[in-house]
Amino acid sequence: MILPDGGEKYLSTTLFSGAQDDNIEAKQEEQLRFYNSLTKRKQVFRPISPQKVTFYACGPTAHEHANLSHCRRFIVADLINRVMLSKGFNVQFFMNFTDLDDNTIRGAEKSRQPLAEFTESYIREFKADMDALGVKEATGFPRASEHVDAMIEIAAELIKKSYAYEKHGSIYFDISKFKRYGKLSGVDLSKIQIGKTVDLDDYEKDSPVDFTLLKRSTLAELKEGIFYKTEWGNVRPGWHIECATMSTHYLGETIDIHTSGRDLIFPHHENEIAIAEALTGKPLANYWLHSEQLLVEGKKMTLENKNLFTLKDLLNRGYNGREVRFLLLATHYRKPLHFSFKKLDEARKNLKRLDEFTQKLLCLPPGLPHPKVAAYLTDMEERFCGAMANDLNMSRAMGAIFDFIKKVNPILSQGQLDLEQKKYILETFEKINSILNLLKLKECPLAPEIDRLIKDREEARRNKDWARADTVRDELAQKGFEIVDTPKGPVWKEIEKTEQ
RNA sequence: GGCGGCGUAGCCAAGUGGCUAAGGCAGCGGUCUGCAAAACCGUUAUUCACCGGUUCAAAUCCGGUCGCCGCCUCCA
Repeated sequence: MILPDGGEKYLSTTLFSGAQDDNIEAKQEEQLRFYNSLTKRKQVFRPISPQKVTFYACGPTAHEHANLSHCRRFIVADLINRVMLSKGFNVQFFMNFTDLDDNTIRGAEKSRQPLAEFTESYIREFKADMDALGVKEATGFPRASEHVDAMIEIAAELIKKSYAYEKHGSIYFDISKFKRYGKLSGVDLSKIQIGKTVDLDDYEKDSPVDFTLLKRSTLAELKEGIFYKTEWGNVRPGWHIECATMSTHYLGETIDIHTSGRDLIFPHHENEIAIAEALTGKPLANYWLHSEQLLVEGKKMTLENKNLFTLKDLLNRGYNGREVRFLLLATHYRKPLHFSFKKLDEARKNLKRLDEFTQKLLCLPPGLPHPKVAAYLTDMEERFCGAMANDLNMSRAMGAIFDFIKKVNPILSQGQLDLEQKKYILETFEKINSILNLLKLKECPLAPEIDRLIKDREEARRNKDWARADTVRDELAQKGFEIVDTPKGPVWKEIEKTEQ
């Protein structure tokens, strides 16, 4: 396909322009900007190395099915990943599985399964859920249980540097030694209400604000073989050291982007920072991106509030992953998202409008060119890319698409697009969809009987049954469809009705 | 008590100093249709929780008030 202007116009938008060339620095407002929770402002994104981005997301704990709060986090991580990829970065994206902690151990105990078997089934289910949501696979999915040696080494190192201490067979991080504590969350340890959400009697820490690195294995855990031999006795790791260990193990001492939900800022991320930075003296991550909470009727979605929905619940109710993806993506990631079924129904209607458009476009027989359509397309692409680059402003980006659809719908109904224009639009939509993964852009869906006839003919051709193939072709012609064979397979077009 | 967020049309949701306050859903009107449905088009906020201030200019900045929500050391 030859583009009349070489196609630059359609390929030059910054979002799709590939890794930046330092000589051709894009204008400030066109650069990728993220709101960094660490600095509490929007910043131009500059990775440590120009071509590569290291990206870590706190993964799920393998003891329950993914609920919508989890789904939002992972869809936002997917969005970040896809935007980076569309920018041409080589993205090293790791997401952990927490398969060794209080919850998984308790869960396995309850279901009377060996821990590994128990977590394996949830990990499998989680991957199926992510698949349903159209989430791209990460570069790697490290499991906590497979990195315990490294965690023990880190704990030992922290003790050596006197950031940690042993007490009754458990290892605790001494927060008083880490002066920068609280820089991410803004908590002032002298003013918080200690013991508000945790039963301090379970611990033997020197100070209630200290947190566990390695926990002495209980009798039950010992019986189950859930323990690791160390110089301090039999232990198993705590949650915070797991993430800190895995992220730095795969991505280096300082990673470009660390993402997760806002509710994990304190204490989890704060503690991860304390561990990693006490160890290396370097920042754990340069950019921290946090997605806001998902609420149901104004309340956090929890079991206790009896308002918890898993993805599977919604799928069982007849919604599909694509509809849930739309819903979770359509609200800006830093705004609280109020979930409701009404909203899910609206997501379905929105998608229907998009599908209606792309289907019409795909099935449109080429006609005369329309003078304005290229301008509409460029405008949409610029608005979409600009919105994405500006801290992933999805609402704005969606607005650009719907605007375009509104403008082009009348043109489509008049058949005023030529082959080139149709192709440009589809190419742009393909690029946009590499980020959204919401559009249906496969070939024109045909009536099932026509589709079946085309397949019949292909079958006959494969068997060199030319007589049968020709009969089917005639049959298709009678129904108004002409078949043109190409190296890539048959292409159909509607036979124009002769003038009366 | 400490830290943080939110409040824009009937609903959802962009916009964060100056062009007509995006877009979607619902509603209403229309095109199409034998009638309908679907689809498509048009229309829907003199005003941005409230009060006061700064400014030539505020939904946007500042101060205060009200309402809602989240986190406060292993629920993730």
